[in-house]
Amino acid sequence: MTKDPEDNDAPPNQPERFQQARAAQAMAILEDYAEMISDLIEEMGEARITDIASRMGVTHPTATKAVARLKREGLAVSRPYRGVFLTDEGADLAERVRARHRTVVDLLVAVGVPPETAEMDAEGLEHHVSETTLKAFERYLDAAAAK
Amino acid sequence: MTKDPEDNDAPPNQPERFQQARAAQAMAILEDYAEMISDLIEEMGEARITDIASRMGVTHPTATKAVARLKREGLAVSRPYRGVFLTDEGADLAERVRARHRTVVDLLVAVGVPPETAEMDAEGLEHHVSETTLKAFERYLDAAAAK
DNA sequence: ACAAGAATGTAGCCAAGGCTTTAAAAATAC
DNA sequence: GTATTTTTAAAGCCTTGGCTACATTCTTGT
Ligand SMILES: [Mn+2]
Ligand SMILES: [Mn+2]
Ligand SMILES: [Mn+2]
Ligand SMILES: [Mn+2]
Repeated sequence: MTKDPEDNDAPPNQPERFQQARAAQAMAILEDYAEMISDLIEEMGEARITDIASRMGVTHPTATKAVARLKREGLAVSRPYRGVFLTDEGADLAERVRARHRTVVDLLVAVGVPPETAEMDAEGLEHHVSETTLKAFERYLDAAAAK
Repeated sequence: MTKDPEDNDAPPNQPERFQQARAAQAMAILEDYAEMISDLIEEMGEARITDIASRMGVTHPTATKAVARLKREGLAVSRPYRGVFLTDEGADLAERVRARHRTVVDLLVAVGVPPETAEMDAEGLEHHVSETTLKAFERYLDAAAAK
């Protein structure tokens, strides 16, 4: 069943696929923290390091580092011992991420995934859903709604 | 619109969701390399470091490190200057990963995502699809096939 | 007002996964 | 059979994202 070593069935864009997946992953933490900070400000009026850390399931120094990266990238601002706030750009990102998260969960449920599981999986999946795919999901959900 | 700081709308299992996403991500590279090594052996009779690297879109020292980790985890074996081979466990993983990858692509396409985009996104998405979700995808595809 | 507790900051460790550079070995061409 | 090219190996650097341990600063209760 082994083929001739000469031929090569690999899709020519395979490296790009992996590179794309790695790029998406590099954004994932930024996205989750931005969304979380936005959630906390909405729910509790401010986003404190302790709360961010506890909801993300990490220790507080890890949360501090992530916030430092958000600040470095111009997505958040904060001063020592005060809460964390999002810049306009950060708030914008958070909003897009939140909407995408919802769409992903909705699509999973629409396709038969149990809601609990949908929420679980969406947390990782969302970061790899491209604009094109997101649009397709929305069309599918619209069509299903207008059933 | 700001709520009372007392209350807390966060789902109680939110930390677990993020931890689960991180755990899935930690497996992602192992999974992709196992699948790739399996592909190369099928297509070309052997999996050489150079070919692994070029298909993964990384430099060869990076591929060497990844293979070292696969070996450390008992998924692959290799000797200097010979190709890389999968253990039974590694081959098993590769087969599951390959099947899951196909299912994810198929579901995306079934839901209206263009095939090219489906292939792109699946490379990242697949690693976050749980068993439960995968089963749901299969049921959906079966139902659609028997439309 | 101040002591105790909670929150935050800081330093430093680790593993993973990228990279470049240099060296050795193998394969190929002549 | 030797020289050149290709492949592999090895060393070492960097960033990210986890962690623990310790120090500092707020906040709160009395
Ligand atoms: Mn997420
Ligand atoms: Mn999310
Ligand atoms: Mn993949
Ligand atoms: Mn794959």
